[in-house]
Amino acid sequence: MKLRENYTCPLELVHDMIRGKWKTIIIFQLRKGKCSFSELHRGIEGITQKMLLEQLNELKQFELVTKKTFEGYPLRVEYYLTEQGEKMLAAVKIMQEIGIDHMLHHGMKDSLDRKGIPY
Amino acid sequence: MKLRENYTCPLELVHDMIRGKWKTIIIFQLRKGKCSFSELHRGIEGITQKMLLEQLNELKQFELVTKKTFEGYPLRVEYYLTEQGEKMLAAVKIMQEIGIDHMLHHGMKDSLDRKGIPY
DNA sequence: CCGTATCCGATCCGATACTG
DNA sequence: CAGTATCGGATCGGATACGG
Repeated sequence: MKLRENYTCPLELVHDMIRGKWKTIIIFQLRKGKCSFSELHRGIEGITQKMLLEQLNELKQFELVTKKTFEGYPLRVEYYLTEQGEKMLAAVKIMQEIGIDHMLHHGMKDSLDRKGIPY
Repeated sequence: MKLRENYTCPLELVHDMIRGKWKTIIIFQLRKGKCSFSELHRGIEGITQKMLLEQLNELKQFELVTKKTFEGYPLRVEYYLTEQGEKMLAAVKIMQEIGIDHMLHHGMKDSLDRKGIPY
């Protein structure tokens, strides 16, 4: 993702902030606070290391996520939401509800149960 | 966009619902109620007919938007948000705010002024 | 544990021209 | 006014392998 310095439409900017398959999922995963890289990797089913890192870096560019790096071995980092990230989380939570509603009304209840997602 | 019938993650489903550059903008444009195709086309700067129609059809597939067609000439249609669409609008409004905040803090205030977007 | 690099098919989306 | 069809460059995202 190329970072632009000019946008004429707020929603076009936000589209760039959260574009791609994984960004909202990552934001949602960070809802309970800081996570290490591998916690995120384990927590998000199906994501590859490459995609996770790439998307985290883009989220950092747009200041939705920050990273704290700790010295020493083994290497350790913490990713967490910024203030704007928390605001985005509010939108993401609504999306999560919409997704659950849609699944409930279209015969995907089992998928929710299998993953233990409450509704 | 290929409509899938199985999702394991609600946010992946919602990502498909609103993916692409234009969908959130279209939803926001419908916030005040029904619009004809050409009203939308005029209201959304830079969108082509092809993209507008394509994105509207995808929004219909996911039941965020419905269409009412009127008989006679000239042809007339009305697009408007469904109940789920209104819920998505709540998320989109938060995104709009986030976008405005970001623009204000990154030297894009003029763009907002030029388009008459309040903040 | 954390991050990087490359390859490649699939998809996005703008331009353009055309139909009812 | 509303909708359709096609083409082609840009981007997305998965697989895979490598480096600090």
